[in-house]
Amino acid sequence: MSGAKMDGSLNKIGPKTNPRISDVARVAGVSTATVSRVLSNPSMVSAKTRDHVLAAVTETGYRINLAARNLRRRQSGGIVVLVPHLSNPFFSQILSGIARVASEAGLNVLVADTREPEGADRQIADYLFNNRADGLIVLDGNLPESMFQPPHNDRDMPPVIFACEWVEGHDEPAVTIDNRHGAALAVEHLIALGHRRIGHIMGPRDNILTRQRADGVRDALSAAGLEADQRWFLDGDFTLASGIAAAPHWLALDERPTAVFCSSDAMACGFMSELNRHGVQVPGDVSVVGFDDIEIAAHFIPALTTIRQPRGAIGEVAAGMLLDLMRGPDKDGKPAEGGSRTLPIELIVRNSTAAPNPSRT
Amino acid sequence: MSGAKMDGSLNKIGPKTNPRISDVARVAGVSTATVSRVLSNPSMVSAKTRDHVLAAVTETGYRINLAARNLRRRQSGGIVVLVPHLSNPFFSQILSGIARVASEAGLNVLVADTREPEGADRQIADYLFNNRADGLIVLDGNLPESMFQPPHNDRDMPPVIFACEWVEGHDEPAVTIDNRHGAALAVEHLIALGHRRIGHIMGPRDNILTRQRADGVRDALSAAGLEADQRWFLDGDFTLASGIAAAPHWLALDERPTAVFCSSDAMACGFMSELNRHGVQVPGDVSVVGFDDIEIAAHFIPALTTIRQPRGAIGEVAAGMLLDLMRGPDKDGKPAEGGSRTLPIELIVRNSTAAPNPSRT
DNA sequence: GCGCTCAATGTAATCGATTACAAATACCAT
DNA sequence: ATGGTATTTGTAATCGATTACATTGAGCGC
Repeated sequence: MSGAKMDGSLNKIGPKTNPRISDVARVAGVSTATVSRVLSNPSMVSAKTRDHVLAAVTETGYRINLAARNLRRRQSGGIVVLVPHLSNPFFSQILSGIARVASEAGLNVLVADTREPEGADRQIADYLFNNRADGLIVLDGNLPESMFQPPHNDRDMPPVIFACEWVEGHDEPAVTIDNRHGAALAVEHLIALGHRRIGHIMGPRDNILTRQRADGVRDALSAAGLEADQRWFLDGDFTLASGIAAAPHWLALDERPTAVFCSSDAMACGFMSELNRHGVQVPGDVSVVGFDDIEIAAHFIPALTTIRQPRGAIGEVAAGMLLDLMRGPDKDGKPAEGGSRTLPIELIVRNSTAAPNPSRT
Repeated sequence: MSGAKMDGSLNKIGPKTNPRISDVARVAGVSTATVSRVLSNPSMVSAKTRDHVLAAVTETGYRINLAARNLRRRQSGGIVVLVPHLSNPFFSQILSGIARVASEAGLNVLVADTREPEGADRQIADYLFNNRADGLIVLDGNLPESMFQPPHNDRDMPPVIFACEWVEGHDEPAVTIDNRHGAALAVEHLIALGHRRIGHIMGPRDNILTRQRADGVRDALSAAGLEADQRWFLDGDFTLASGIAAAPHWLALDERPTAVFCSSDAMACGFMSELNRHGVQVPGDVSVVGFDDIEIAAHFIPALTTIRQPRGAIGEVAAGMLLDLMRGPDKDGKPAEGGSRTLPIELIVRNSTAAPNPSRT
């Protein structure tokens, strides 16, 4: 009687605690070391034992405890992605690309919005130096330089990859596109249509992409012997709202450009939307080109001519490079590729561009 | 001389290992237990020692090792969010709301796309039962029932909150809006404008939101004594592409509705975009109402009349409820609020709706 | 059969924090 | 002074996997 009771309470009704590696080891008749090796370095174990262990794993329903592994391996098991404005649809595809390769490697992906008002800086430093991340992908080129110096003297920092944007003066590897060339492509398209007065809605003043794309605009204009009138370069910040804000400035110009190249699709949409409210037709009265090729671009009214960035690929490549860096210098001493990569872009012609209306030229 | 050298090599150039809790303890002249208490339960420690410890923390630049804490506390320090289609801009604001309250609580947020082709099911189960998450927010109501039963008998599962959508037959708490009422609001608006033939582009057939919103449409129609012609209920799946696909079906109808209520803004945009390609004017030839109020809605051409969902709030409330659940039954035995919550919605009237054109009615 | 190498496995220390329990101290009422 | 309670702090076990090192045994050349 008391024996049965003891038996029951000890073996069957035990507090349903998850199986540990030692449970698997017991079932398989091996040591915990062997189980661990089967799970993370199978080639070290003979095929026969491996099968036993695997069988024991499924029998017990064992799932590894990541906190324990991470503690022992002195890692965090995650990477963080620093995004300016999480709600910007431009980033979603990049994130999805990152997530694809990271999850393949068993890594968690943490996303932090660098423009959140709530003490963003402190929080990001937290991610950086709080053992939360084994690696970092930065999509925001306007972070303070200081953020990449550890606050306490010689603490080590996880590897960093920049993507899309980057902080100048840093030699961290980056995954980018040729922004200057992309902008030139857009403007060349407008020139080919016959436009002679071409405006440009720019990104934020202090942004690296803004400068590069504006340079591309000037390249194309001067190659065609056209003037780059400074009054036709309007301010923006990549957001839809700033495209709206640019419209009245364009409307107020003495001699309006017959075409406008916007440094982001969001601005192009905002710009066209506001022009429409004022009765200005695209492309009848003005042609508009965007940059990015976000999903809505193809379905805006009119469908937006734009420069396509391979956003999924950017994310995948960035994550892949980060993984290389995290694995550290290869066994052969090969320093794990320090280089940056530039991915190809493409001009997508849709309905927002046309030859200039002769009556208004 | 040699003393100076020893000093230097021993103290300064030591292998730059991060400080541990014991280093802080030594500097502060207390035990590790006390340091730990200052960090996670300050009220247990006298003010004087607390100050000493805090000073030692900043002096050493100590940062807690989360893997160690998580291991000891038997938690993972994160929550996962299950999203259908990460790239859908509808979700970004919800995620941002979730992230806001989660990061306040020091929790990582992991996002998984349930519609990724790559063995999504296995991966999600991994998140669920692999000690990766202390809690779960599900934004996808079409997950297989089985996903919420642990595969191995009595393993315990983290608490779950549904948001927006939910799986029927489950009694997990949910954060939702009144979809039926929202749809009714939209249709009532159209009726008030004078429309008598009103169509509806629906979400996926097996989706709970689809059914509720379709019911709302019928409510409003029958309250006005109007017919709910089944041929005017067109299929869709919430995506922009499906809105495009619905357009030819609407065009092919014998007696076209003069107004269409779309069950998502994305579909409304796609629908309008495709109508535009066919020379159909909105709202001149047909009025369109959306649902969600995503960012582009206000700036589409024409600006879209829609039902606004408080997306940030949905995320925040869901995360808050999840935190309550994770903290478990309160000390007083109060079972941590099992209830669901319904957040308010709002009709936003813009330019995509107008009175029906008399010449076509 | 001897000694050697190599492969497969086991033993036990370790990662760094948390917390049950114990010990010390202070304060108070009797 | 004595015992009792409340507060503060310390000691040491513990969370669950990984891995350096030790051990065993098989295979092989002579």
